[in-house]
Amino acid sequence: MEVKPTESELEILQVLWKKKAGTVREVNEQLSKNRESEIGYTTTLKLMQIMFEKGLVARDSSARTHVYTAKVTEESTRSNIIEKLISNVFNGSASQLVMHAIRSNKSSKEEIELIKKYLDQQVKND
Amino acid sequence: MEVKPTESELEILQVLWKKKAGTVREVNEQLSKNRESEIGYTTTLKLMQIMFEKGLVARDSSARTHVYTAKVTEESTRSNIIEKLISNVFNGSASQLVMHAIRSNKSSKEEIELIKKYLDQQVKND
DNA sequence: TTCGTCTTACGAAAATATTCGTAGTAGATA
DNA sequence: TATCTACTACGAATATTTTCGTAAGACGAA
Repeated sequence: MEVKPTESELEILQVLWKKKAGTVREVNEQLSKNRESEIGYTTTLKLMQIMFEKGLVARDSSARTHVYTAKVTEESTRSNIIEKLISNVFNGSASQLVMHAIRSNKSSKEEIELIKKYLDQQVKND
Repeated sequence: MEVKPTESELEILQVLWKKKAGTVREVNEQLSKNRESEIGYTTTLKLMQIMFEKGLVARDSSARTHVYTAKVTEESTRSNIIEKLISNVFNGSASQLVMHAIRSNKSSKEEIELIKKYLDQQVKND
């Protein structure tokens, strides 16, 4: 089973997924922007080192400044989170999650149309 | 802002939502069933006391054995979790979450039809 | 009444997650 | 070369969450 990232680790993964690759410095700056208060450089460093040990990220340490990349995909991580959410909070029913998501997020007409198109495809491919 | 329950607290809330009301003993037995290993009685007790302090549950302490009820609704808790998920993990796009949920959960044709009906209603009510 | 059982309250240990200080060093620069 | 800056590694403090042991009291049964 894949390792489950903590909240902070997930934050870092977001950055890496978007940037494809990044140094500790770069990730740290992005995290600091996201939050209201700055985060220490060594804090980010430590987190990324832990993530490396866990296998959540890979790194190129050939240069002095290491370059990190996500080793788990955004896709699979999203899946894991959703699976857990459905089974823990929505009694195993995906449709409950979906309907709730649409309701609580006040999706636009365009978004709803997008989803309907997607659903049609799903039925056809059955 | 409403308090965010921890994982364990969420587990307890699930039980209370389903049972409407419950004693520590009852909740503890249910939790033990859900997990592979037993959980100590006082562990559950402590958690529920903390939840009481946080305002996540209410309790009737008129009898010796207190009876707990959830003070936050399943509905609002689900909303909070989804909101956070969408903004943190799905770049703020509900449709991405929805499509991902359908995909990763391999919903049945019936479930998909259910969702489509729901979407139609949403559009009409715009 | 006396004892055994169940309950709550409380404190604290254990586990996990987050934060940062310090030391050591490579590389750039004066 | 001497110094300054940026980087990694590491240990440890702090915060949070989960776990449980112990004490004290209520209640019922013998």
